[in-house]
Amino acid sequence: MNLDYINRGVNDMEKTRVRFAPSPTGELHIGGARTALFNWLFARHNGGKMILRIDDTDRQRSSQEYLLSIIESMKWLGLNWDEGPEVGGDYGPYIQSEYLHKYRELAEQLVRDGKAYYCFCTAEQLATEKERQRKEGQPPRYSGRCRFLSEEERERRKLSESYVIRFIMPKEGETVVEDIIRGQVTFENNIFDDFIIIKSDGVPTYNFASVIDDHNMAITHVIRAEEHLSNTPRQINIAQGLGYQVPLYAHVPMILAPDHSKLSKRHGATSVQEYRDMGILPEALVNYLALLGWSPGEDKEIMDIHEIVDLFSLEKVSKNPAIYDIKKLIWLNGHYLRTLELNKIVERALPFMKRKYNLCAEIGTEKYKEIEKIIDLVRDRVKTLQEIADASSYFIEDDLQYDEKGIEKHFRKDGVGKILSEVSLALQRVEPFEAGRIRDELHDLSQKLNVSLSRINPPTRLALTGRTMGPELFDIISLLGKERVIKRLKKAKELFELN
RNA sequence: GGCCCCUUCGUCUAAUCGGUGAGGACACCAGCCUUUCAAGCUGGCAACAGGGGUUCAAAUCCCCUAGGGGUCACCA
Repeated sequence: MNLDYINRGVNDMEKTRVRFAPSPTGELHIGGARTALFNWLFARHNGGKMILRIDDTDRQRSSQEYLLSIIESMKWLGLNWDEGPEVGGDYGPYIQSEYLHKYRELAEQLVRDGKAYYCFCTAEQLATEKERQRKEGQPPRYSGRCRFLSEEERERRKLSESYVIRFIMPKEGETVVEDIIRGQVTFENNIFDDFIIIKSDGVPTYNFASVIDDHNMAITHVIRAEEHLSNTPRQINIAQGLGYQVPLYAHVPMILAPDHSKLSKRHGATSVQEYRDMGILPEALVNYLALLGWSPGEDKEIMDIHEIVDLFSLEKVSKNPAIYDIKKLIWLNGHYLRTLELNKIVERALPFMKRKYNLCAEIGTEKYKEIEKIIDLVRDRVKTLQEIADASSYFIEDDLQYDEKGIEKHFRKDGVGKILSEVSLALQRVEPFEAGRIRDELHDLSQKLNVSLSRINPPTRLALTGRTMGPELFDIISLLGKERVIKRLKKAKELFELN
């Protein structure tokens, strides 16, 4: 039998190698993304390797679409991998389903070594057995019935019946998990039953495939969610049964929904894609995720990815589950929206602008420059890329939606029409049409008319944008351009019969 | 139910070997700034789950209780 893949990579055993091993049965969700991030941070901090492996042994639920979507999310977050799909590597295959016979051979080796056995029990038999145990107040565990079948019976039934392969767990002693975050966690072996390592369709279960691949890929640290802690003793016993060195573990706390339950669809956006689509920046999401269950130990919250890599350590990961609070993410997003380089924001906001305003795919230099100015103006007061697009409407479209309350407040006053006419007249004169000069002109106008700016600006803003709030009015006027400004002032007067 | 993990403001968290007015951030509230709204700045509200020990001294160490989560699948 060809088993040389077992021994590959021994030479770099001392090097840090971690893996993120998603199952392509859904999009990359927040919890998975954080696990991926912690793996990535650990690898980068230690100058080790980050491996992406696809655990697709659930043949029914796995799909190519999800695989692609997960890969896209990882890239979007900036979590690159040194080995895995698309980039290859010397420890492949990185997609479990591509090498199923490997697991089978190993399982059969365990059977020959007397460490595993064929089990012919049907689903019905197991169900009734469990039911009985439940009634008797016993923990539901497989009885081990098929373990001692005679070789003759076993071989005979293999021909006609479907079967699984079960691993023989020790029934005495204890198994200790060495966990970097939690210390030593001890399990009594008598609580385990002989669990399935090869399903009846010949595909390995997670507990089996994962151990083999971790070993073959020379993984040094298994960093994953806490839900896997209880399964770790099984995996350790498999590893020992196969003669593998057991890796170090780090079980990171779960991320919970605000109601303390497991994060699910009904709690709103849970996948990385959804956050991207609502206009969250990867910088913000990465920063936020890093803070969920980890802190650098000083009063530092806003960190770019390089700082986080620098400061990250598993020892500082907290033990308790974190509740996901979108408000803080939104706040961080707002921060990055107004502090990141403008061109970066424009690049990210452009798809949202295009979608909202049906702009053509190719945008000319001039148009680009204009959009850049718009974004620079509105980005200070919004929190997502989508809101950038929403806040830009009156620069892009001439049809305005006038705010109802604003109309009551600013238009239904005597003399508004006259003020707007004066504003129009005053602005005609301004040349060049830039914010500073516009401000001076309107200040002069307020002197001349002997009314405060708070009588002039609000109706002007409403007439030009349809809104009562937004960026600095003088910037808006300048960017809108003289022609459009005068047109809109006129239109508002006519539309609302202002005088 | 068995087993495992966890428990500091509403939320994320900090607090070197036990000695702190228990710190920061989000959210919330108020003030300042201001042509609006944000942003920014200043201030405020707000926590050691409960009970026993150990100790001169406990958020920190030990035990118990309670609560939350995970796991016990031919899902990962």
